[in-house]
Amino acid sequence: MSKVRTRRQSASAAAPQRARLVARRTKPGRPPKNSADPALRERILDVAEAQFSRHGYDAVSTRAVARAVGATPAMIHYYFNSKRELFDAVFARRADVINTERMAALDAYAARAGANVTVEGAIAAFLRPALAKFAEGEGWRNYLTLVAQVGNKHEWGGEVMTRSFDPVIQRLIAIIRKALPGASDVNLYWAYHFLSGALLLTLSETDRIDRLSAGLCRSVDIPSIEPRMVEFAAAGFRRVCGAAPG
Amino acid sequence: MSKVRTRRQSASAAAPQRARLVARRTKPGRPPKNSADPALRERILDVAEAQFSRHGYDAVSTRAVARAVGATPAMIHYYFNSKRELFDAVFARRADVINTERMAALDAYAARAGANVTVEGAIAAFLRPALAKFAEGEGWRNYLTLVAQVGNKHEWGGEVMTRSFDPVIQRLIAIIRKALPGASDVNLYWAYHFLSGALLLTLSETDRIDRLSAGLCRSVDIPSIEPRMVEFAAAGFRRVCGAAPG
DNA sequence: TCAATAATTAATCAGGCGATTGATTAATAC
DNA sequence: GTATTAATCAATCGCCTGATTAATTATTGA
Repeated sequence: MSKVRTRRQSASAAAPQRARLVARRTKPGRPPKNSADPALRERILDVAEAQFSRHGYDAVSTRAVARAVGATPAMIHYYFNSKRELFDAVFARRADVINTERMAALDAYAARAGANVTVEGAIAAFLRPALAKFAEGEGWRNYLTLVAQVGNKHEWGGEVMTRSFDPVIQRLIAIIRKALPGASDVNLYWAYHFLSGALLLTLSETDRIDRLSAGLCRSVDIPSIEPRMVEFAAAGFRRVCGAAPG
Repeated sequence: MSKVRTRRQSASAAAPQRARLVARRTKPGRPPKNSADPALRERILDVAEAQFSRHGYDAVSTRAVARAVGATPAMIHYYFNSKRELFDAVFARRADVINTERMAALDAYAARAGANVTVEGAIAAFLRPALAKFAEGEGWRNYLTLVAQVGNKHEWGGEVMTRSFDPVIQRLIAIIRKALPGASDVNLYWAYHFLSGALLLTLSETDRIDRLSAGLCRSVDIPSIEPRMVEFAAAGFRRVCGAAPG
């Protein structure tokens, strides 16, 4: 990691302007090895992930991330080069993990079920890794909330999602296609689209359903959600794709 | 509309700084009546709606809105008081229209169907106004995209949605409850949540499905979407709410 | 030992932001 | 005809933003 760049130096330099309000931790220079704080890079990713997921990309400033992590803005420029690259790093960090897991779950299901694949089984295999991670802890919950937010965003949201998740989705559809012979691709894609919307809204953690149901349903209650989402989507797939109901 | 506020005046005033790059339209002062541009207020709402829906609240500056509309930032302060109030005005402008229409459609359906209400009928009545408006033209499309974006947003997104749309949703659920006697509220609310996610993603106009399906499905193709979404959701409701399939 | 390199801070740059004021001009009300 | 009110612009305030540099310090490797 080295930076070379040449440019002018202002040379004005008047007014040293000290008077620091909140105690900065160290003096300039590389910190001694036992001054704690290993893996600052990772901590930056953690708080960026949390802030992006809570407030959205545009509402988060790199300075706010730096402040929350107890570092200077320059450290973010040092490890990542720009705000956008910081975001991409956040997004990429967990993408491989979950993609690998999902693909493995789908493959395992397809192998296990053989010719007896069902829509329910395929959808469950597709959803379980994501929902399990969501339930697992704060880091993954923040990440998936972020994914959900990006999924509904214009600009570069679409590309990012496509690049990251399309292969797994195509695998899911291929398996469902075997369970619903005769289903047209158009119908399969639309049905997946609806499932995707249901999943994204569920992961997005607005307290929408909590309010709507006056507390009867809780948006973080994965054990309640998973079987219902599987059944809802499977029934929808069957109907839209023209299979006999039941 | 009057403004009273007292504060200091800087009195520095040096450097008049002219040299305007893009020709400003008029001199200061109220424009003469036939100088075109009636209803500037409405035009501000239009471009704010378009920009908010395309880039999201945080990525849009009031200055950018002013620029696009050919006015000064002060005009936005004049008609609306702050960025947030501008947003609220955008959101509120069409909310009543669509809410009234949706509620009327649900009432009409309930009256028409009497004791023979079906899940399909209720969902169709709920969806049709929104999807029809979406297909109708750019203004409504922008608005509904904005709604979808807000629906997946944290911060104040949840409240805004709740305040605007809960009554209609409760009416929908009440009708479906009649079509599915014995369904528990928990199941009804979760099923609605999934339907809501499918709708929001569809309205959000990311070109997600277009890419995924390699152009086979088009996200703006309402005539294709409507019957499929109705069937998908109705089948899901039946299944989750424990009715016999079919 | 000493040069290279890694990790940090302070300071700054140029520009954008939301908001507000005061002056200015036309329309309207009395 | 004059006072009030409506609608506009130019100018600015104070603050925040992303990005970058130079200096500084510790570690590492030859």
